[in-house]
Amino acid sequence: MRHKDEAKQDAIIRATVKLVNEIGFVSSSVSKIAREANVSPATLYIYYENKEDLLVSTYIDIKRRMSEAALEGFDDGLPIRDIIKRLWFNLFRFIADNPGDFQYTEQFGNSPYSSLVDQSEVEKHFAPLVEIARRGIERKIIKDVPLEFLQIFIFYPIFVLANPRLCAGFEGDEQSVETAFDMAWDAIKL
Amino acid sequence: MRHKDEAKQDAIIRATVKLVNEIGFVSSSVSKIAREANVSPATLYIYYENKEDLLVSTYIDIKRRMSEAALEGFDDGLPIRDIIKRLWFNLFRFIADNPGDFQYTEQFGNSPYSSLVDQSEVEKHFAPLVEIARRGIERKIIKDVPLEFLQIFIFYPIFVLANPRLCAGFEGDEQSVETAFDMAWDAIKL
Amino acid sequence: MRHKDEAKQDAIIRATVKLVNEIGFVSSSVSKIAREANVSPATLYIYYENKEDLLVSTYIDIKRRMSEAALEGFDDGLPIRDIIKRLWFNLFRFIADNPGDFQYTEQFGNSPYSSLVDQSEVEKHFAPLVEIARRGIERKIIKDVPLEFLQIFIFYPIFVLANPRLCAGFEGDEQSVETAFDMAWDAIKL
Amino acid sequence: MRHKDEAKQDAIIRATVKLVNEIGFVSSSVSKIAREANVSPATLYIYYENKEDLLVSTYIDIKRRMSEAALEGFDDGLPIRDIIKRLWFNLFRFIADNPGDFQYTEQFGNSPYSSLVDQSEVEKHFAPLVEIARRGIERKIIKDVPLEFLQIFIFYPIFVLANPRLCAGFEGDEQSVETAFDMAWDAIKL
DNA sequence: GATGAATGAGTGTTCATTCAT
DNA sequence: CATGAATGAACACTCATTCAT
Repeated sequence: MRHKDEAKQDAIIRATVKLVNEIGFVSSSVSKIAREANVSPATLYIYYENKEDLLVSTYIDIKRRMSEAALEGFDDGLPIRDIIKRLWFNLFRFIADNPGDFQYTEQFGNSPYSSLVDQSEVEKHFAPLVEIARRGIERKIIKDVPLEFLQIFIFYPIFVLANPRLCAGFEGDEQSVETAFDMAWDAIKL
Repeated sequence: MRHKDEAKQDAIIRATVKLVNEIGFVSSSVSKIAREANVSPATLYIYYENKEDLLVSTYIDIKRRMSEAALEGFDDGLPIRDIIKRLWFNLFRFIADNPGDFQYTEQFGNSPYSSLVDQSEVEKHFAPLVEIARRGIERKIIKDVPLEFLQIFIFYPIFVLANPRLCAGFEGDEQSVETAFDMAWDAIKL
Repeated sequence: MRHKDEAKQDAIIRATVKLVNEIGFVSSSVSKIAREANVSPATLYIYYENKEDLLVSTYIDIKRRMSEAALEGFDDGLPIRDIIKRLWFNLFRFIADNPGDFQYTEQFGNSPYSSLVDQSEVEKHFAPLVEIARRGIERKIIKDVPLEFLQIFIFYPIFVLANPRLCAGFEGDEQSVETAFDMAWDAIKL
Repeated sequence: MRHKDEAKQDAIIRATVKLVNEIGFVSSSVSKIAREANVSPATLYIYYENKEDLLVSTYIDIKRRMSEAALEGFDDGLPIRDIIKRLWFNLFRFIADNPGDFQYTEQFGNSPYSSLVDQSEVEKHFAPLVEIARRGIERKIIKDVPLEFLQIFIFYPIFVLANPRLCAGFEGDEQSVETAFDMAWDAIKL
């Protein structure tokens, strides 16, 4: 028997991300993805149960890599501001280095498939940060507001800035990222 | 396009918004929208060039009403912080009163149709605010950062908070909105 | 607007019966039926909800016409043997005149769609006969056995004889039909 | 074809019969049969030329065992009625003991594959019975009608009665089988 | 202006079969 | 001998759009 061709699976994932970025989630049909990956539509069903499985798996995989990158060098001992700043820059770096992957997650989040993913499962990777936020509130460094509010002012500005659809002009240079971080920090700091 | 039967056109728009909210952008086919509006699919093509035209027009229409609501009671003479705070609360009121309309714009923004809209056309309604921002920077009340940065910390937090998909728990009570505004203001103020 | 083309609906039904007879139920796909009827596959869905609806409707229609034919000239006042004999000949005449229709019902009965039809709904047309059977038993003309047994020896021989797949050689001439009826009557008479 | 691993071939046949009974002829795909038999789809093509060959072979195999069972204890010396009655009860016993095998033949008989089987090949097992029929006619015990007519009134009632789709209520108890046989005998006896 | 009928092109998915190991 | 990977062709069905009235 033949053995599963990992190059083929990779090609499918790459084709998926590429197509979703180019023509959007809705138009990215199974047959188009298959053609892009130089594979028969039927082959795709060897590697994934169905379209949903393909899209969700790809999403979860990217999110995992993204959170790993975000938490890289996480050091509990540093001052809270430094921890968050590190996260902020890590995320920017990841998005700058993998714009396609990032854009895929953005598109996925607004697709009907989004509701199939247990969001808490994805967010659990950020558990250490939740701990940090709590500590910051306790020590009166961070405003005593619901966690969602903190998330909104820390994470979403990053995503908006990095999303070329929403911020076409933004280049992501070191200086601008620093500026944006200062604003975010001002929003949440006490 | 202007046509005789405005009631019919209204029915089509209402049906579009309703369906998109109920079953999503992807599943909202022309014939379903027509059925919901008690109209023939062919009739729809009398009022709109094609599906794209229908969806885009509906989007622009909502955005127009939204910016009108946001700028209601705009008073150039007030302190900058008060102007922005008024805007902030106006937006919340509109979203709370027209959740379907708001959700439509969110869905639209992430659909492939989004790129067909000249975003500057939509944003021109906020021209007075741009003026205010510029004045705030000049008077050293607001940080001297690109306009996009200010927008990100003022507008996006509102949209995120109001989007039930992103912030399921948020109720939009007066107190929470005030808290969120304080954070936003801290982000942009000098 | 165009009005529904009855010729088109007829063409679809005829194509369905023809194809099922020629290539069987399984191979009779929607697109093949559409092609045979000189119609787009999509058109078929204007006249029928789905494939199941098409096949079941066609079946029920044929069964209705068949039972009408079978009961033609039904006269409660005649001797029981004459009533049944008349039915027997009526059925043969219908099958001989509409071999395709008959074969369709045979194929349908063994298709997976068969279970979707409420069989009692189809058999209710034969209610008068059930009454006759009951009377025959009462008057000690017919054997006192379950109704199914009577049905088996009256109806099924007809279907088998008329089915070219099962009885290729049988021509259905008057004399043979008479002979077969005599056997059936001997089976059920007391 | 004869091959080394007869256990494997047996597993394939059993899986075929089981699946056809559970999910029907149409849904019984090669890969599902292979999975049920714990075998690769490719393996199946070592034992059988193609799907058709598999299904037809399985059918012929069952028919062979069925006719063997039917003719068990066949004794040329007995009275004709007793010979046929014995056959009648033998068949019922086989069907009651092997409902899956019987149902498979019923399904097969109405599938498009049915036409691929030389029916005379299957019926040759019943050659002794044909001889008996001929003798019965000669001795004026049985009606002088075409052989098919006799077959119809002897065999088909059995199949109908035993087919749960056609006779859901029938239990196959000794008494009922006896009753049915009496009817059949009345039909063919002079 | 308004309509329901009509359609070719597309959807996600499964199929019987063959390939390479 | 035996396998799982691989596939083109087909499946039932829906789509945005146009046609004829």
